[in-house]
Amino acid sequence: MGSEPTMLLQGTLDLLILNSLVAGEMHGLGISRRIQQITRGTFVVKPGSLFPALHRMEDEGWISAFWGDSENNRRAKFYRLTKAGRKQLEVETKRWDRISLAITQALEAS
Amino acid sequence: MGSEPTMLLQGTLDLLILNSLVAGEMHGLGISRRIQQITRGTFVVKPGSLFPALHRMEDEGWISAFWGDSENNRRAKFYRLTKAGRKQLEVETKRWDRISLAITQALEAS
DNA sequence: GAACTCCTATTGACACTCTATATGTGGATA
DNA sequence: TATCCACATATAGAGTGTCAATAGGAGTTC
Repeated sequence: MGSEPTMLLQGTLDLLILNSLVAGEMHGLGISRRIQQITRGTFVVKPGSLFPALHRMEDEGWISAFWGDSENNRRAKFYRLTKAGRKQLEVETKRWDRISLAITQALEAS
Repeated sequence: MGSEPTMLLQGTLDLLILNSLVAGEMHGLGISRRIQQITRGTFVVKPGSLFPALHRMEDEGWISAFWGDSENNRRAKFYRLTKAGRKQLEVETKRWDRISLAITQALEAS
């Protein structure tokens, strides 16, 4: 599947992407950088993971895309949270809390 | 892939199995029940997920298996943590802590 | 105009989990 | 003793998500 430092938990990528877009619209690599930053390097999302996820999420209607210019004057596709995306972020955040708690407690019970 | 209540995060199943075996040797369905119990019903591991995982982990050398009789006097395959399994549990626990912390902090930063 | 960086994108492989199904056996009940 | 249910292991087949590797266009710099 992939070697240690990069490997993500299934479903976690969406959550991180949605969450990073709360700060405002961003282009793909910007999102990638933000995730790396905000998780202090724990998660490194490479293009082969990022773009399929973005396209999938656009299909789901959680994010919308439009072309624009990046900070460096390059053409870039920007992504923005939709209303449904905000809702989804809420759903997935709750899901994460529930799962995270369950596992942590399970591990402590030893 | 699967609907909400049961769905696991990738890589989490191994961790839960290893952890449940700390309590002592157990047969397959026993492990399944214990996971459900210890996570308060958050995770329900069905046979189709459990057994492939057990076989995989046996191949990896993290658990060892032997036939015996269950509480109900039925033939059952019991699993036990190996030394390598204990080590792996430690590794995966650390991994979980790291990931869990990173995501939680990322979510809080909004 | 050559080299370099930024940015999006795709492909092919692979691992994990899920649903569904199969098989065998012990115990209970009629 | 025939039937049925619960226990227990097992596999097939499908779907999905992530990864490594790679490609290519478009500015920027020298």
